[in-house]
Amino acid sequence: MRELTQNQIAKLSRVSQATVSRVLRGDPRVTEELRQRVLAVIEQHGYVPDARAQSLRSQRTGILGLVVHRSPKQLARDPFFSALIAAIIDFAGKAGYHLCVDAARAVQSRRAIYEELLRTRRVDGLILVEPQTQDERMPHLLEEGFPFVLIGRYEPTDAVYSVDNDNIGAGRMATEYLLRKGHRRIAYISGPRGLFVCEDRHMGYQQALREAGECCPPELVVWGDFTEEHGYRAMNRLLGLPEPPTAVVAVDDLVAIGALRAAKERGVAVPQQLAVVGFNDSPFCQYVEPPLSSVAVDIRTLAQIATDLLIRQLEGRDPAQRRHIVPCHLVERESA
Amino acid sequence: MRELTQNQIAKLSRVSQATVSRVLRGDPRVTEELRQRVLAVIEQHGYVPDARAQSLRSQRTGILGLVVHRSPKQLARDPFFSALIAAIIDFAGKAGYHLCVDAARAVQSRRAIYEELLRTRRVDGLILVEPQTQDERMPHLLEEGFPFVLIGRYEPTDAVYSVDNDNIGAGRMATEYLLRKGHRRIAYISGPRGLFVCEDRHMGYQQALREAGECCPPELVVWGDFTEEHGYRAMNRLLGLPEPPTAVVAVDDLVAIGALRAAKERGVAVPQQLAVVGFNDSPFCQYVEPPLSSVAVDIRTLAQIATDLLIRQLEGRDPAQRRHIVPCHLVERESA
DNA sequence: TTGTAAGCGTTATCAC
DNA sequence: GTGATAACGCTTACAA
Repeated sequence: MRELTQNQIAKLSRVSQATVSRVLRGDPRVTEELRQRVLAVIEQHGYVPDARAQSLRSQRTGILGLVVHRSPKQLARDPFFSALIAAIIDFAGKAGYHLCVDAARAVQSRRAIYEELLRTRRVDGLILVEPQTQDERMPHLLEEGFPFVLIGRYEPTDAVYSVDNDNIGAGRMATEYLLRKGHRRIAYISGPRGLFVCEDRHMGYQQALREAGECCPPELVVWGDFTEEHGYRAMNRLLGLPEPPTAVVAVDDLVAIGALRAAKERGVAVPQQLAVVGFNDSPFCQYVEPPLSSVAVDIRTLAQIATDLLIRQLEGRDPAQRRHIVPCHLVERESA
Repeated sequence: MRELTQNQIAKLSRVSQATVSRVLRGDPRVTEELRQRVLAVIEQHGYVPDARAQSLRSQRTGILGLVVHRSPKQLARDPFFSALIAAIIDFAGKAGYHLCVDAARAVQSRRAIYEELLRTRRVDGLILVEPQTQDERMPHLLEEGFPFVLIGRYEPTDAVYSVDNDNIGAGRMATEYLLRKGHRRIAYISGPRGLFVCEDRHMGYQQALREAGECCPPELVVWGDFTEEHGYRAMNRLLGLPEPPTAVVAVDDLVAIGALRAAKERGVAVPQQLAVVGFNDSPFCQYVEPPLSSVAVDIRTLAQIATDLLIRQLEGRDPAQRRHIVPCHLVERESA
């Protein structure tokens, strides 16, 4: 393993180490002759500057951090996160940044990971996802003045840089669609309580029902997590009700898939006896049977804006607008 | 944003900065009294050491690198990579390492990214995936003595630390299964030529056919990429043949899904008129219609061994065995 | 046992 | 224009 430093290049080029640095940084003051001499040696030896030293000196690592709160197993099967990670890598890379991804399983390790990444200066800034209504990270990060951006929502809305789907509107959109199809008893299978995305979609769902003059019977709302298993269990419970729903809004496509499985198992025909709508328009939606209608969220744009907001902060080009909304749209397939 | 250094802690504790460092590193020589004094100040101010400075000093960043060769769009939809990334994050995290993920779209940027990550010392080591039969990275990395581990295969096999499925065996397994089901005209829809994983599965496919006394008509093998679209086109081409296959081995589940779509569109019944087997046992296999039979590869174990092999190299605990094989197994569902 | 000081490989500010 | 030189924050001989 070679150990090449500016110092060595300097000696080989018979210039000072400072000059090597200048050449590398494109300082216009070095004469063409020296520049060529240095560049030749650099080229010949394949010298590349040490990012660690640059980081220490410049106080910047060129790395963005992303922390997701899913168990490794859930993360492995969740198309939302793979799409998100892929898109962030892409946009960060185009802006010259790398991405460091960590997963925090347990709630108690969450805080630790933020400490680990930000306070240690391992990353220049953080992209946070899945904010909770009572999120202990936010006040902390805000108080310390750490650069971060939120994919999601936090209150007060303008306190943080954030980009989000209009989840209230999305919940409404799915519900109104089912109402238009003539459904009256519509269930909502949610993820965890206290997560903005779930609460917001729930709110949209309620709004749509109320405006249509329907009531929202509490037994038609089931809280859980983002797994297929939860969708399956929740659907089974709902179908076991004395008066089961004729339609269901699932907070996530995986959850919707679980609901489809429960319906299939019980011989409930979809969409004839039960209409199902999911969220995210995951790639598999078109392959399942029946193809799953879903509210598409624009993950790439979410990632793009998040990355841009963060990098602008880091580079002192503070964005004019703190809060950004990316529209959703419904993709109609055969499940509803 | 606070700017706390060991120096400040030292002053506040009325000790030398070296002592602060010793306390943090758990040096047994510091007296209990001083240790307590320093720890109190550290605690009170929430000091955390700067990873950049530590990296420079220790010559280690505590970051592993993973570079995948997929376009962002492909990466976003490929369950193999999300599972792989999730598992690596998990195992690396448990060993105290972070993971930096990059994507190299174009072939010409591949080399650049390795340079960028390794030569700049941004990461301590690299996990490589999808080795090519003529892989320009390998000789380069070997020559420079960079720490890396390969998920896949390279020749000579013992030249590099690597972990792999037995892909030749897996290709055989899928083909023999179809032969046992009575199929004689079996096609192979592959990914790119020159990728070990595709070539190896192809070899297994050929071996199985030959041993069964069948010939391998070249028109039944279609090379392409890892997309659903490729599977769709290839299947259409195969079904348009004067003598179409009655079964197909697809190099990847996504490709298999594309094949299913083509069959469905043409009114070819699966599995009655066409049997389909994929690879990876992706989560969606059980949800598609008909549920897709697939050769399951153990992604978590792949990730675990790869991470372990790499970290052992980094920490000087060189593993006894360079080459590791993880077995596959066939998951029978209804598509074949 | 504790402090002083020399780096780690850069960048940037000085003089010359 | 170029070369010393002082940081950046940390670890670790070496001194005391």
